[in-house]
Amino acid sequence: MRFLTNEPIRAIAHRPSSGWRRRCLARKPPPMLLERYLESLGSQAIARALDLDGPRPALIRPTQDAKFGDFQINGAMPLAKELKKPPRELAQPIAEALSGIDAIEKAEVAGPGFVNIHLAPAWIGSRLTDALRDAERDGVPAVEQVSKIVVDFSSPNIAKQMHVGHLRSTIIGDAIARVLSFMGHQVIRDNHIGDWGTQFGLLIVGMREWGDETALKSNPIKELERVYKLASERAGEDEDFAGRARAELAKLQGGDERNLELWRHLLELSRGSLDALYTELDVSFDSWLGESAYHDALPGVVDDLLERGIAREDDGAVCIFWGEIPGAPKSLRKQKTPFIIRKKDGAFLYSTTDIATVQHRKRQLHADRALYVVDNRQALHFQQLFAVMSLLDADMELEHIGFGTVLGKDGKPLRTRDASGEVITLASLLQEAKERARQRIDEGIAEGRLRVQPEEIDEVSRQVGIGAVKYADLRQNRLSDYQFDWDKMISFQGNAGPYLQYAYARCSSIFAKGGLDMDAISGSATITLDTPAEQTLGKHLLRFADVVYQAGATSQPHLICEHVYELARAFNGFYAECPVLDADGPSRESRLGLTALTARQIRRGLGLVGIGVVDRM
RNA sequence: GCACCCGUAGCUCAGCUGGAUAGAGCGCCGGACUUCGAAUCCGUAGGUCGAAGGUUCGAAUCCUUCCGGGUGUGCCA
Repeated sequence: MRFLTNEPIRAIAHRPSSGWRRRCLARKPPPMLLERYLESLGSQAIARALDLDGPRPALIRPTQDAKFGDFQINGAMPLAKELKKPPRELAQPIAEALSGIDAIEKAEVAGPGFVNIHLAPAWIGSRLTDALRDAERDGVPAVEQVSKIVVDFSSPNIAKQMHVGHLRSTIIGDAIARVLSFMGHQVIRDNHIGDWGTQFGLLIVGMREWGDETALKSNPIKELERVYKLASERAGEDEDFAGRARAELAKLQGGDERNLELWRHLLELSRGSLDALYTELDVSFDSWLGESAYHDALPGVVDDLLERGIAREDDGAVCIFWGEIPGAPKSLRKQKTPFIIRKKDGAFLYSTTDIATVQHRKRQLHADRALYVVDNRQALHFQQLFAVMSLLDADMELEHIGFGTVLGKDGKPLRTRDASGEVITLASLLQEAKERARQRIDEGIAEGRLRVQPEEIDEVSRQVGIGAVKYADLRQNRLSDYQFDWDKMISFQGNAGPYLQYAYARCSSIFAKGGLDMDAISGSATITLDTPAEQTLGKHLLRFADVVYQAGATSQPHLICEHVYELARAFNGFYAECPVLDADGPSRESRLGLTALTARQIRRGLGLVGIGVVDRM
């Protein structure tokens, strides 16, 4: 498992290192993404206008303010020194070189030497019409080079309840897997469950001592946790008990049939509870290769590292000392902490299992990359793991997708078990979310504002409640710490999940009211952008593919959340200003097309981060 | 000790591959439901981007130092 046991969750807030950023940027997006296209237009224009021997970066950036147009070329200013001319003087011919391109309505020099680009509404309209026709991909190109990528996420410990802390790995990992998969990569979602560690010795002894078969059947994880708690407390104060637990673990790992049978039983029961949670969250896995799956490979891993002279024995344990390895990363060399791969009692560790896991992913699965969606606190572990794999020539791209810690409302790390004994389990969080959503819906129906049919209430409560929880987490930079707050987590107003779902329901409602079919409109409508509100909406729609690619390249689902939020805002603005059903002729058709594309993009965008939509709410 | 991370509006957070006047939500104050759904929209107020230097035509963003906070680090995962 990838969560620390019996430890409060502690605060850490990592930002990507510059190396991390560089790697993300090095991965090239395919052609025809908007910014990439403009960048190429811009750099050609620079070379042509200034009569340079080769292309220079145009440094295309979206403008901060619509009054500066849609994009700006910043590339003239860095050339000023080299060419010994004032930047505005360089910008002028660049702007002129951009005339006559159908994507660009006008390009003009501004400020100290920017070239502001205003996209042509007709060109935007035609691209949006293309996207509207593309029911399969909504205009998002598939990657040219497909990678096989393992996403290792969620990874709960079998014996314990999932609490709010586990939510992050589960939904961030799920979102990343969905995005990469949509981009066209071959994704393997792997749940590396903790099913083989020290806790099973305690559980085996504990179950035989205090186990309650009836309780185990009705709520397996709760019962396992109760027993585990008792056993782990007892082990702390009773050396004889602890010894028995270690012995039972050794027997289990040695293949003792009686212990294996109990182990399988516990596993199966836990698995049932986990499945229920994953179903609720709409998260699935391709494999559940937990720690136990790699057990047989561990001795070989250690022997191999010893033979190669990478590891050596010290005080009975087998360790890798970074200071003794010439090619090791500098920060590890300085740190002097060894990577221990076998304890002095002969047992293997998390580190050993992880090495075997990478080898399996390379040799058996032939994966190109593996992403580990795991709490930031384990950054050092992964740094060491990746360094070992590089010494072993694993030839795989390995990346730790860290995320911040869950904090309590007081800003301090949230404990899985605090003094008052209060535990926020994932199950209770989701239940509360659904109940609050339902209460809100009941109020709305009573006041005559909402149009939810009685038979739809359960499903709508679920989508709204769970969606709110997921969005609250996913909408922020995953590296930031996460402050848990019921009200914020289950917020129904402002930048929150229901806002986006509501915008979708509004789109849907227009089609329902007009007795129209969204798919039929998608196949026939031509989008033109006449009013400012339509243009604003259209420009947001145009950015979707770029956002998906950037989210995929940097493993940052919050970029998609942000985009969908901005899109919903733009749509609500359009909705307030532009009648759709009452518009005339081509304008009506175009607005229906815009509405359909907006609906699809909201649905697709939310779908990429694992959040559902409903037609009425 | 060593390594890593964080400090942006009253609160919660974006922005950090350097680019123009630092953006959202919540909260506050004020408007908009006879008009495709008010879980909505429009507007006002609110900031020496922890501090000081440096690099640069240009710094919230890069570098250095300092202040404040956090995490990891020899036999858990």
